Amino acid sequence: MSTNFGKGCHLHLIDGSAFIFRAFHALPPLTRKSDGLPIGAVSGFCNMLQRYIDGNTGPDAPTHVAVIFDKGSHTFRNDLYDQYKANRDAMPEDMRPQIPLTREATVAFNIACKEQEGFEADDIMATLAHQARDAGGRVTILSSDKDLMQLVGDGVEMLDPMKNKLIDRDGVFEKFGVGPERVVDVQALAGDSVDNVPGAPGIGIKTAALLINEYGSLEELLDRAEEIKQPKRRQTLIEKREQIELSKKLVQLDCDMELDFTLDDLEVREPDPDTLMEFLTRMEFRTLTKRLADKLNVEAPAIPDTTPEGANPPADAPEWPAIDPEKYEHVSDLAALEAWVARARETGWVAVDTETTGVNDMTCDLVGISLSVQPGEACYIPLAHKANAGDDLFADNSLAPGQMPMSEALDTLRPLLEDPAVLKIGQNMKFDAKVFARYGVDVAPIDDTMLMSYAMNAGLHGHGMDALSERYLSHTPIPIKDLLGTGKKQITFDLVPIEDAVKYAAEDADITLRLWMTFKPQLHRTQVTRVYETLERPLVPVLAQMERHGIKVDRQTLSRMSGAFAQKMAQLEEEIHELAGESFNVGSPKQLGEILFDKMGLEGGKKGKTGAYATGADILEDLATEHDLPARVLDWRQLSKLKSTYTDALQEHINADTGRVHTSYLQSGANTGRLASADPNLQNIPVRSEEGRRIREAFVAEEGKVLVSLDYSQIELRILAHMAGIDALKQAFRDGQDIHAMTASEMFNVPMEEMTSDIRRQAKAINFGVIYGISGFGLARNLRIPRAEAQGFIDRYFERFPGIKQYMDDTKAFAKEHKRVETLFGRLIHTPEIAAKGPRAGFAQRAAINAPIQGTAADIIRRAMVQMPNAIADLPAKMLLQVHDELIFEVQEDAADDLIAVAKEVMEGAALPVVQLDVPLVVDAGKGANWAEAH
DNA sequence: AAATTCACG
DNA sequence: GACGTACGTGAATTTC
Repeated sequence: MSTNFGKGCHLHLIDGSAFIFRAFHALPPLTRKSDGLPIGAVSGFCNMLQRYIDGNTGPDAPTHVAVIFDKGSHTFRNDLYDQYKANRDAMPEDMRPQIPLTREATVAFNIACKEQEGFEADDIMATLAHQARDAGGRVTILSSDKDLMQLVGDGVEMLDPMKNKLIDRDGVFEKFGVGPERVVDVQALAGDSVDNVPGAPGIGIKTAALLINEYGSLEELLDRAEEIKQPKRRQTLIEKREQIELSKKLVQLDCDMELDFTLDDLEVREPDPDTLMEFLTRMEFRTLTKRLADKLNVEAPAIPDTTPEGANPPADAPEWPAIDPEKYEHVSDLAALEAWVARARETGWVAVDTETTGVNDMTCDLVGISLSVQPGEACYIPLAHKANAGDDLFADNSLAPGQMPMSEALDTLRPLLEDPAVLKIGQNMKFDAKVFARYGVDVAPIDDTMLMSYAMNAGLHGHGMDALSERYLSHTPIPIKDLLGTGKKQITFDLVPIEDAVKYAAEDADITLRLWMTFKPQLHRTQVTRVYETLERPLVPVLAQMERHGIKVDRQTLSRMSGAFAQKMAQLEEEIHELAGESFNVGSPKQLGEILFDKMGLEGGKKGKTGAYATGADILEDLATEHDLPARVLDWRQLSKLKSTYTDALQEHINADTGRVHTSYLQSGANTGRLASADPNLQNIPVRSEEGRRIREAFVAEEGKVLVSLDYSQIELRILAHMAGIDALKQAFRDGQDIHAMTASEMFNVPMEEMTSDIRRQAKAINFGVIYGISGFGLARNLRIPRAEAQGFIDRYFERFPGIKQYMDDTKAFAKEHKRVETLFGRLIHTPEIAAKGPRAGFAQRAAINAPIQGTAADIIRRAMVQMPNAIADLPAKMLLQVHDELIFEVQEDAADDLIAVAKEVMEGAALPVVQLDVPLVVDAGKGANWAEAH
């Protein structure tokens, strides 16, 4: 066989994506026995490759062969037209992890496997087909994709591997009504709904072929469009000329790509038995392993029947080198950095970590970046470490030596960090992504080890890196305190000596990569891939955007309120001291308790281990009926709270650069799937009291804009009605009834017309109690009624709605059996305490009852948030805040109603299509110049 | 650092 | 029969 491709050579090009899709859909959802990894498509793919090899042995056998894959999702066609392939359904979750494995399979069979960034597989095939034809060889494309038919002719033909049908010039003519050279013209006119190529509206393949045959070419047709007799057709071709020409560019394959390999690299090779056997046994394909072992005359390796849970590391995880901070690389010049970028591109992923001067990602400065592409191999790129560290007396602002310019480093890293084909792995990646965004780098796509841990292990343990490293890698990372110190002498990271920083920072990247390699295969095993992929991973950029937008807060309003509160507090304090007969710290529960119970001798007892009197609001409220002092203290406390936590503290959080307040959402903060908000917490801005609600007046829209608030009405009760299957409640929600009044009517046999607000209030408390895992004691305390009476309410409630009791018992039983509960969307919430004895068991049971309800509501609003940026992309609106069942937007005033319509639709339909609730979700909306008006 | 209190859903 | 209890959060303050 000649070593140079030429006459007599026969090239086979296999459309890899088509093979994978066919394999995926043709086979039942097989999973790998040892760990549940979905493997059906890989299995089908291997069988197809094997059948292909077996069927190509005769005199017409190919001399060269390659399987061509797509790489990344962004190609030059997306630059031409951003809607290209935009209507494609997302890839099925079970399929995604199998894609890289099919590439591995191709390599294992020793068949050339090619892909190229920015191009579709079709372009590579087009280029190779042209090269091969020009060299005098023959080409067979194994695909039935009509987009490839433009390549047919002059020794290039297609073979539909499904029907085993040859597609030559006649075949193309049959399909398109024109020869291969005019296929793109027809496609440009007819468009393609699958790839979202617009084409000419109203013109299909038939008409297109007719026109092209009449005028000879698309260009001729467009130039002479005036001559067309049919008025509608003529008008379309004239008006949509640009769209048609764009469509042609989209369907035209690039036959002239620069490839980093030659045809000679595609020569047919025999598979290496060891490599192939290793792959097949790792996939645990028993039949195929045996069949190929026989064929290759080797011993079939044994495949263990099952792997004991957690006993062995996965077969594909080689022994990792120990974590050794001495071995990490200090990158200080462009060449070294470029080498790391190249390595990351080669692997297709890279763990990234940033070091900064602080923990606030909106205000800190970037100090350095660490990368890791393989366990044990990591580097740190210091960028802004100061010279003279530790000698603050003479410290100046000059940079320490051994650092490349930050702009050069960022310019070098940007293409990598923004490359859709390279996965960036981080621990709490939202932080790093926000820092990078402030330096003009949009990191994507990302994976986050913190969120992987959260998806798998919520409720079992925390998800910080130190905890994860201890637990899953048995390694204690270098404590940050060792570098920064603590307390008053604490320094910032830019003052850490670079040699110390290298060890610490690179170790973080190394650990993150190892955690990712540990967690990635476990996502499938624990059945949370969908949760991670739909509720966690895509939320990261959404939250990052919201946080970066922030909300405008008016300092003057807050400042004025602070002054008023201070005055009122001073007045109350004076009165309290007078009533007490002595001066004391009103803010001290200990001193207050002594005044109330020792000095004044009021009823009330000691509490807890500390022996201090309890002086909570509920106790003071009871005392307030008899005495003025506790009443005044209650007033004082309310003002104190509002002043210190809100009107004062919020001002501190107004960002100097943006003039806005930027909260930080904790995505893995709450075990149920809820978000938490911190620094500052914007999820607990007062609303229940009139005085408190006025603080919301300080949250304002920019000039010409308004704030819009949309909130789910009774979402948790609706979810309960669905999950517990309570027909009466479901019907009431469908009818849009007042659910608390309806509950009251059912329970107390009061007709709706005779409902009183007091009865309704009691029913409302019961409804909420149910969601929290009701107890007689708790309800009694909430309603301030005798415990026996509260228990009577609950008994009657369960009698009337036996399904609720059933749901609670079922949920408790499920939690006991599995040590966890689940939301409707498959989120896991672990409840290890459920097995505890004593009072803790009660806690755990109530938490287990509440978690699926609260968690499902959290899942639904997360789904809405993930969809929202796309849905409102065309509106002058930004999503700013989430408060558990409420989303707050800032929008150009004249577009507020459009936004409300769009956002409402997204929110009300957010459970679909995964979950079809038996009750409607209803969203209420409001708008105004500030949050108080919008709510 | 823990305990207490209180703001929200 | 007695435990002690509404579910989920974050922040400010006092106390140890």
